[in-house]
Amino acid sequence: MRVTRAQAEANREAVINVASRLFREHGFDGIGLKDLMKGAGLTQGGFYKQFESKDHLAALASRRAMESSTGRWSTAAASAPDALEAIIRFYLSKDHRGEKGDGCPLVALGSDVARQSEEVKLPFQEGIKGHLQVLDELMDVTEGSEPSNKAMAILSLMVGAVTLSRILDEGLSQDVLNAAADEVRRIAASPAGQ
Amino acid sequence: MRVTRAQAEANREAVINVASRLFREHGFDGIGLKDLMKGAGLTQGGFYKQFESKDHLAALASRRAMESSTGRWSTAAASAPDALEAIIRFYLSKDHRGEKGDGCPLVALGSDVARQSEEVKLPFQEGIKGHLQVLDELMDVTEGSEPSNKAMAILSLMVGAVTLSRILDEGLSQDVLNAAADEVRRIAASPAGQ
DNA sequence: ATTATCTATAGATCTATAGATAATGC
DNA sequence: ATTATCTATAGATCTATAGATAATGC
Repeated sequence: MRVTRAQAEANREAVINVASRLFREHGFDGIGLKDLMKGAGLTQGGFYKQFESKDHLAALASRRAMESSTGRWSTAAASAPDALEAIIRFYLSKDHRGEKGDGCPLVALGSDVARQSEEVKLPFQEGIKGHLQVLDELMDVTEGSEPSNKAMAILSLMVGAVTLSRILDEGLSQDVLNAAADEVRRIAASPAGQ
Repeated sequence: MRVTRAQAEANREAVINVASRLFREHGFDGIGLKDLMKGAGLTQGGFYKQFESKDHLAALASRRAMESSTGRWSTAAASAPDALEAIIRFYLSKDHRGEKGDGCPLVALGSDVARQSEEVKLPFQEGIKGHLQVLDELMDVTEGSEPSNKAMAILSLMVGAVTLSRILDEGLSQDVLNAAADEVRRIAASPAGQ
């Protein structure tokens, strides 16, 4: 039954990865320890030898999800001549609307986070700052006080639009994503400063 | 034990009102039937004589919350010379950030809704359309195809901003609300059409 | 007689813990 | 000898149902 130290560490990582997906799909209250462990091929009993509580796993999984999301923004920004356009293209897409488990944690869990412990809130707070920083870098903001107002408005708009698009059905859902994309471009292109 | 028909109807309404508040405060999965009934001064056992399931109550409570929210937008719009400014003032405020149980259901439950039944999704879909209509009326949109892109962008931006502001702490939280308010004004003031 | 609400409970599930088991690590 | 994971279980809670109770409504 016992496995190597390396395998045990790999199992722990697997649970965090599974949790980062399943929490996004079902919400923090919508999935139990049994299914979280089963997702990594383990049983429930081993949980508390690896994690101090469900809340603590939620914090670890949230950090991983937010860091992965920030990374996706950086990668997209670096991969194309027009960085903002690259982010718009994947974030405000029908695909992203559909991929709850692998999509932006702010959309999947945004309203849940306000009800969570400080330990879970923290990785979201840091992740938001990370997303804002990516936006400010690609917009060459030299306002002095970052994050810039533009970055905060763009992130709010994008998160809100995908959230609404997941509630709405087909037609209007796509309209909201398109309207948001146009408006993000307009905000980025508007004269800098206030 | 039995009460008058009028009282029974009043009790039913009270449960829906309590649920519309408690679901927003704790999420659909974060509050049980016992506490929902207790909030109206009743016990758990009577629940299924009044409602067919927890999901059905969630749908009724969501409808009530969304209609109340749309009503608040209409009232604010009608109460001041500058309708949009009146909506911005209460929606993107510190007060609204704090009042989860009585605030906008799209912020309190937005990311939960995507995981709910069609029955619960429906009142949110209709409520979103109601909010968009209030925005279009105050902007005098004559685009032909409503909801307008402007209205969809403004609603996304406002919902996203309050959602982020509830995750962030004091300083940045207020910055996001202010940045969103400025950008909403700019969107509304920008040349009509595409 | 009907019925709104109550107490009580079934059966499932949830988080967390205890102790057994079987393999690793020294 | 240590320990990663397992089976088993405690105790709480959840949704839903059954049947009793006491008041209304005819």
